[in-house]
Amino acid sequence: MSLYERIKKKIYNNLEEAAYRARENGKLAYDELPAFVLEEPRERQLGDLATNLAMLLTKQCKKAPREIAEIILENLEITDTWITASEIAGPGFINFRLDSNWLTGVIPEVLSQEDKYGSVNIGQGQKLQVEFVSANPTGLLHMGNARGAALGDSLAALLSMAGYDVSREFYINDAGNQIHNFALSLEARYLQQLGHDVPFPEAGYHGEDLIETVKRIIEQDGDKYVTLEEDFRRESLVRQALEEKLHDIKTTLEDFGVFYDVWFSEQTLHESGYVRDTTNELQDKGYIYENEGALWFKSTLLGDEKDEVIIRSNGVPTYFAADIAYHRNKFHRGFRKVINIWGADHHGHVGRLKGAMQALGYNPDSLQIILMQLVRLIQDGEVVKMSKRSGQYITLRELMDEVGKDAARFYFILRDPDSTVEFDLDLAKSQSADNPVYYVQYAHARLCSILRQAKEQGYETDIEPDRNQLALLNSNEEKDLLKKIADLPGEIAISAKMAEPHRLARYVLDLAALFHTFYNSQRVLIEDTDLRVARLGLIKSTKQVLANILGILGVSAPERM
RNA sequence: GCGCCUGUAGCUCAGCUGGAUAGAGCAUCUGCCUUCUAAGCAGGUUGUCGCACGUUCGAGUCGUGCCAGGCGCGCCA
Repeated sequence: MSLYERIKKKIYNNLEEAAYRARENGKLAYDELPAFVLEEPRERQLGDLATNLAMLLTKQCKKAPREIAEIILENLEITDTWITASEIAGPGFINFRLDSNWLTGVIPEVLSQEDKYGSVNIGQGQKLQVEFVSANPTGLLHMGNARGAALGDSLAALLSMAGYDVSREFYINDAGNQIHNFALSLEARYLQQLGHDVPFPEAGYHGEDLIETVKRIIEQDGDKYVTLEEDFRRESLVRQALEEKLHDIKTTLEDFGVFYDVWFSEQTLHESGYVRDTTNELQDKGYIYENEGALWFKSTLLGDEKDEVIIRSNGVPTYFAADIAYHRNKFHRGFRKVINIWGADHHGHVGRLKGAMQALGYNPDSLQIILMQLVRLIQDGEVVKMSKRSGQYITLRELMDEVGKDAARFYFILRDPDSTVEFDLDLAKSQSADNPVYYVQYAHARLCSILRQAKEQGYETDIEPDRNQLALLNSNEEKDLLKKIADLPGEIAISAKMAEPHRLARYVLDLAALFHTFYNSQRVLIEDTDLRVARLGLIKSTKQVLANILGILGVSAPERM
């Protein structure tokens, strides 16, 4: 637990005790102590910490909030809390002022924990999986995938910082109908390239990249598939195309800073009989019935609106069947918690899949599905319908080429997954210099520059400031910076708990702003040795925290800009 | 028609289990570089938090009903 959390917890506990004591001595009458908060007030002038405890007790105690606050203060023990003053303010807040050195202890913590600073252990080493992107290997990665990649990767990093044993996984949809369509599309392109006049399938994939793919196949193997039997021809083309597409997806994601632990093939679930086994288990448990030659899953038994076909009347399992098997497999592999990042267009599927997990005996809450609203592409002021089938989309590769990895990742991670993002590539290009990511990176580069200059000027930068030196950090700018730094473990905890990495993007922006303010008001490289040592400690801590968070967000922390 | 998401400053968006005077960036206006990076800082301007009721000490936050936009409601994935 960090220093900041320890102090807060101590005061929190003392407040609880004060309330209990007041009940014992008859000053307050209530049944249950409400869940109150102890947090920093909005305005610095109000104090260092504030609680709403008194206001929450009004109903039960039938007293005015300020009167209750009075009673609590009378019963509050303040030794070892750093509290130097308390006052009742506004509608009934209790504000505390703390000894001005209460925060400086965070500096030695950051300097000793280095890249571990900010870690919390709410995960307790539990195995957790984040599955994200899982784009169909029938085309290139687009903007929606970019958002999913930025979100999923940062979430995974955040959760490992919060003490989970995290695995990143990509589910390869290399089976089913779409692969059949993919095969037909490839076949048509292949034959067309070789001069045959064949129609392009209605439901085919129109992307230009497919033509490139068959061109490469022709370069290598010529026209040898033309005379092959249809099935063999399609299979050969698909096998090569899939390999190429997957390789492309993998390297594109790696360039985007995303590395997976596991690439999981849907096909293997069919081949191993796992899909069939899973279906049988559902059948044994009474969740399957037959209608019009197909097998249906009784989702309605588990609160869903309609039942769902799991095995078609032609005997072929649906995507849903494979998905159930896949998620059953995840739990078999020992993951205690499984998080999926899906596009909002799949939300109808959430209830059914959770229902299926429940039917199989798993806790449906162990499967968390984060729905991310779609990215809408704007061109010439118009919304463009993006789809792999139409071939109309901006690729992740183009995005990186145009605006850069850091700006692109920050752009997405700054936003709540629930918000619909409009993306205008031309606008993004023209505004890429205004991207807030540079504001943060600039802060990091500035910090590095100070440390460089310190060395050039012959100052020792590795000495750790002692308690007396740290006590010199008492300006508002320094204290604000210290508070923000001290806040990090709590910020990690709540972001992880809520699975919302975008909070950290906000945090790091705030931290950069506080540093820039400090930078413009006070100098680090000064004659006064004690103050200089203390400030060097402060800026080394700031730099460490910036780097830690940027690392989670997958954004680089440059030494110079 | 039903379900889910969204509606906050001119634009893009934050706002934790309800809390004090609703915030940030961009844009715009005014100052600040002979001192550690001006990709910066300080300050000004900008709001019926979609609308209306309700719940309570207190609502951007919770409830209900409307309005607007997005997505979904296949033996597609």
